Amino acid sequence: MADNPNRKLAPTSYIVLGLLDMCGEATPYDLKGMVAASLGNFWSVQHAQLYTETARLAEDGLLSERREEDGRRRKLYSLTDAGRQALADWRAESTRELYELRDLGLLKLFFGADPAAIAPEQLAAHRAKLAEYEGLVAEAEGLAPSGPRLALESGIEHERVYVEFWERLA
Amino acid sequence: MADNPNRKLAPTSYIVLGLLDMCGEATPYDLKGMVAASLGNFWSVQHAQLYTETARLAEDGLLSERREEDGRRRKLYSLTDAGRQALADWRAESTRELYELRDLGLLKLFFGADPAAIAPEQLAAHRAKLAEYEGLVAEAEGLAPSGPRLALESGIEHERVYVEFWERLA
DNA sequence: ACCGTCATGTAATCGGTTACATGATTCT
DNA sequence: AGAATCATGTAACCGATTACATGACGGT
Repeated sequence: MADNPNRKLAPTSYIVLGLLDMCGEATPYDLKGMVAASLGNFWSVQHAQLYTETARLAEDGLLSERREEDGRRRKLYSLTDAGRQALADWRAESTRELYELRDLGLLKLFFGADPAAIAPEQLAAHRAKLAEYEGLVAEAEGLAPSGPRLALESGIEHERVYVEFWERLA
Repeated sequence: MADNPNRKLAPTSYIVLGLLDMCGEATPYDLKGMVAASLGNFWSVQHAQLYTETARLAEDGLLSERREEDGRRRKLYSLTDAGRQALADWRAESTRELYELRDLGLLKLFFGADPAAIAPEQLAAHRAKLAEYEGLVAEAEGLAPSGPRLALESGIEHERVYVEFWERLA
């Protein structure tokens, strides 16, 4: 708990803070599930990182840690006030940088792969993803737009672009 | 030059191989320029990596290395036959994995940032990028579609989606 | 001749990935 | 009760980011 507010936080740090803000209290393993269910669709996080990053953030004083009673005695993390503040600051500051799109299919295409050779598989994968997203958004029908909801809508539109793109090349 | 064909190559490795395949021979610094000019738009590579990765690939026997004559005596790399083969193999094998979209604006939105607070800057940045891409594609007008050209077209469509998305939130 | 900036490179640190390892639970 | 699978965690390695450092060159 040695407050060290000097470390520069990485995106992964904010993912942990943000998820804990959503759910209140969780073990690293719970966070893994949360990532897989939502955010992992566009920003993957290795599960081992969730253990190291929670530990680091607790060290920085941004998370507090308590242990379960029962057998496993797992560590449960939640935001401290400092953590909530760090998250709020980050959310508020705007960012000019754009995105990075790490897409192996596109990379191969860039370097001269035969479109017909990779298009079918990419197409199938993107169609499946699109269908999955559309199912999710149908469930959320009518609910007020929330952050995850907006991100999902963005994901759908990008998937549509992808499907059309690979269809042309298939 | 100790052939070690066992190391598993990372995407960065193929970027180096691919760029050298395009240009024949280059120094790491030249590669930096090539990345910045094209591919860096969707897949960034830190310049220091180009030094370490070329050295590793030469060690693996996939690149050959010779030194300039003049003052700086810089190292010039080019593909060996093994390197060309590795690149060809990679290009040919299809990949089911999708992409990863590391977009800080979207991430903040996901975690509840106020859309109006981040939309203007994102919108400006994406509009600028879109205009840049459209300029590039105009230059390439009429040429046969090549890998970079296809990737560029994909980029344009994604940028359009982005612009529309942030316009709705602005 | 000096100063600033761009070109070029290396070293150290740190985050991320992979691999390993063990406790719980379910199924037969 | 044994096997298989899922839950949960740790450690070691390696790639990636940052910081530093020096050489060349153009302008005043």
